Formats: sequence, structure tokens, C-alpha cells
Amino acid sequence: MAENTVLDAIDAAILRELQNDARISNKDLAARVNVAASTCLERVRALQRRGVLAGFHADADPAALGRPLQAYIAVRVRPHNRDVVEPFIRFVLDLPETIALSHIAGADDFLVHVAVRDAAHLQRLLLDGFTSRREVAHLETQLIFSHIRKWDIGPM
Amino acid sequence: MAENTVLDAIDAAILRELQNDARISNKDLAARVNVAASTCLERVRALQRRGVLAGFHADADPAALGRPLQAYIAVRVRPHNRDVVEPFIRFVLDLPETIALSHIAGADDFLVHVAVRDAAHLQRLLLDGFTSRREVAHLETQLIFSHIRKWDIGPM
DNA sequence: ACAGGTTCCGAATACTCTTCGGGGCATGGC
DNA sequence: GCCATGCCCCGAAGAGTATTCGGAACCTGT
Repeated sequence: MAENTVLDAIDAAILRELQNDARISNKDLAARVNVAASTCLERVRALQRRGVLAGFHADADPAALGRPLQAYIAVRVRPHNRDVVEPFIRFVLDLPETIALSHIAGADDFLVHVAVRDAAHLQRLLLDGFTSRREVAHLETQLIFSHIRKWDIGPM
Repeated sequence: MAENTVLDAIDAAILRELQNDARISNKDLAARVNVAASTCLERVRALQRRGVLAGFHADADPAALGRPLQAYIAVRVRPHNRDVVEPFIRFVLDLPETIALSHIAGADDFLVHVAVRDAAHLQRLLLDGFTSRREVAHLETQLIFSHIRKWDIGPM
């Protein structure tokens, strides 16, 4: 199988199963995709080597951790150069409220996905965390009613 | 330990380790958090029962799957009522390009996170997938330069 | 102090992981 | 056609791990 082609049927099935349940035993995984356990193990390792499988992560529920409110914060950073942007990224990633951070093209420069306790907590985060920083030129906050992440993405 | 309190130190450590590597063996996990394997196993199951641990998922790299370009699509859906919104959500989640979908409060109604092959693919998705639908009143697309997801979120 | 409840541990069995040698099958050269 | 080569796959078996369960230790309120 060439390195640059899409996945074959077995790899795609392995990917699907592991995205669905990363803690499945290798034996059960092998049974689901109809190969021997040893074959399955080697294919999983190959997928990791190729970078297709980037990692395995437990999904913690922010609400169960006392952070039931989520929001997107769109941020414009001025001036938008490396010396300003890189410390800003580090700052955002160090915030415990941050779940994800995107650097985007458009009117806004960053989209920060946060999970907080309540509206007061969000307000404090915006005022003390963001608007107090000099490089933050503009903020726009959108509450998230619901956020659905599709776990099983595949080749197209 | 009360059900409504935050996690104790051991649970927090288990959560951190499993978010970091969901396929760690129970024995290694127990060693890392300094409890017996049997204790560790029971705590992990309790965290699942309590809903703190919502699942375990392999993280596949969209770029390695031939979809190196990501974007946010902000969508306004009119009329914004249940009969229109629910089919729209199903439609978006069924698209293979979709990675995540947020229902948000603000000028826009939804934020769709997609991964595509290239700009032409994105254009086709927007024109054929979204603007051709009658309930889609407005679209705004932002390319994503980089997207960083923080895997280890914890109690605050 | 003691009863009741909870949490933790370690031993033991059942089960799983992982390695490794070898078989089968496609591909390509001659 | 026929063999050599490389690739993928498999099963066996020892090493390692998961899981259960009985009992010890520890709170906590009376």
C-alpha cells in the first residue's frame, strides 16, 4: 500500500473503532475489523507512525467539572505581528478556561473556545483576562447553546 | 466524598493522565497516581458513572487523511425555529466535511467547523451544501490557520 | 468506645498483549 | 512459465495485565 494513498478498508475500520472508543482492547478491535490480533496491533502502530492517529484522549465533560457555560471569544490583536501574537497564544493556552484556540483569517484574528462556571465568571475572564491586555483591540463574545463534536472523521 | 464537590487529588490526576493518553494501561495509570491497580480501576469507573469521563477517543489528523484545510462557517438560519433547525443540524452532522457544530447565540446561529481537501472543495461545499438550502439566510466563512485543542481540562 | 459506612489494598485467576517464525500471495524479471 | 522478492498476514506461547473479592484501615457520628 502506497504511503500517499487513502486508507484501505481495514485501516479505515480501525480508525473508526478507535475514534469511537480509544480504550477498546486490541483483541476486541481485531475481532471488529476481522484481522488477527497481531495484525491489528501492527496496523495501529503503523497508523501512529504515519501520523494518522495523532493521539488518544479521554473526553472530560466540562459541565461535570463545574463549568457548564461555554462561549466563543473572537479577538482582534493589534499589531498583528509575531512578537505580539506568540505571547498572546501562550497566554490563552495557559488560561484554565480555554478549551481550544484557533488562529483564523478574517476580520477577527483568533477564536477562543472557553468553558466557565457562569456568566459572572465569563465576565471576569473577559475584563480581567482579555480587555486588560494592551494588544487586544476588539472582543466579541458568543454564548454556545450546544457544541457537538463529531468523533469519527475519515478519509473522503 | 460528596457527589457535588470537585474532584479530589487522585481523581484529578487520573483525569489528567487519561486526557493525556487514553490508552495507558490501568497498571501504569495506577502507578502514576500512586494507588493500587484495583483502586484505580474502580475510580476510573466511578468517573465514568458520574459523567466526568464522557468517553475515550482516538484523535485522527485531518491533514493526514487528505483534508489539510480547515474553516469555520458561520450560518444564519431563517426561520430559526425547531422545524427548520433540527433538520439543519442533522444535515450538517451528516456532512463528511464536518468536524464540529456549535449552536450559538448572536448574529449568527451556527458555527460549523469543517476540514476539506482544498479551497475548491470548500467552495463546492459552500455552494452545493449550504447556500443551496432554502433555510440558509447568510454565510460567513473564515479559514483556520491553526487550531489547537487543549486536551487536559480540569476542575477550576 | 463502638457501629456503620466507606475507601483502599493485595492475592489470585482469567484474560490480553506482544513478539516472532513462517506461510501465502502478488509482482516483476528473465 | 517460473522463480525470487517483498509484503502482509497469521497463530502459538510467554510475559504481562485486568478484574474480582475478602478483609484491613479509616473516618464519623453517637
